[in-house]
Amino acid sequence: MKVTSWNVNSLTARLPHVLEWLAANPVDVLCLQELKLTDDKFPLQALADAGYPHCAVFGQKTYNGVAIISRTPLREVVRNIEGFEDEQSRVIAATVDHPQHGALRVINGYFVNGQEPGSEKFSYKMQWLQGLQAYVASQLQHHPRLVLLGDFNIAPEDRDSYDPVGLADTIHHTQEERAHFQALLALGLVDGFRLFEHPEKTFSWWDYRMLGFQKNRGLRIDHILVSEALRPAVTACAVDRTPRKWKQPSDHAPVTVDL
DNA sequence: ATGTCGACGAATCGTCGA
Repeated sequence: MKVTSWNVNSLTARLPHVLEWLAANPVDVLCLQELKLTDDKFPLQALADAGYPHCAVFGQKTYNGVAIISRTPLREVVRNIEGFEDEQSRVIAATVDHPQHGALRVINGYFVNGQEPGSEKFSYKMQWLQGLQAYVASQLQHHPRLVLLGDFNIAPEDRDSYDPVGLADTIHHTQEERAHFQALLALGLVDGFRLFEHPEKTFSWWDYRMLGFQKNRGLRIDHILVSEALRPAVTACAVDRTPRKWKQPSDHAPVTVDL
């Protein structure tokens, strides 16, 4: 069973890429972030035609917005973080029923960017992460087979950044953010990507500016964390750089786990 | 500081967020 996370930076702009990618990579579940559209604009028909008739959507105009797109039915959909009031559409959870693999709880998040340490947005990021942590802890109690995935906006370690020295203590790289990432792991999750060998400097995001992708000036900020119960079932987890090379790409590449 | 995008409003560019 394959589950993918992809920040598409506007589904309106990226729908052709999503459809092309799905045609070449017929994963079971695709989790999207940064839809930048309202629910009424979500392309349900195009995705159904592509073989994904089951969608849980939590949209927002201009900013944020997340969705879970599935070949098989979704149930128990929860929008945003239980117990954390938030005006922004950043989290959607659902249980995926799969005929061979059984039920899987999926929590898809577009984590707060945080802009700059010390800013108001950064303190919102910290509060949001605290709320998420409590929520995931609770979800794990009810759903031992769980994945937490999405655009975390955190580079967990120095090796997840193209310039860990020059960017030390800047956004995505701070100790506070990294401590929150570790706290999520401490709930009983493991970074799927690190279960396998990868080339050095494997990233999931590259700035549009300054030829970031061409120079591989990137960060690994898109993650798939899997619960301990699922860990033995994980056979692969990788970033697909291919669509980042297409014309008018998202600045993020999709990450897929096989379990 | 910032060379790129995408969305938005009220433009046909300036601003914001990433």
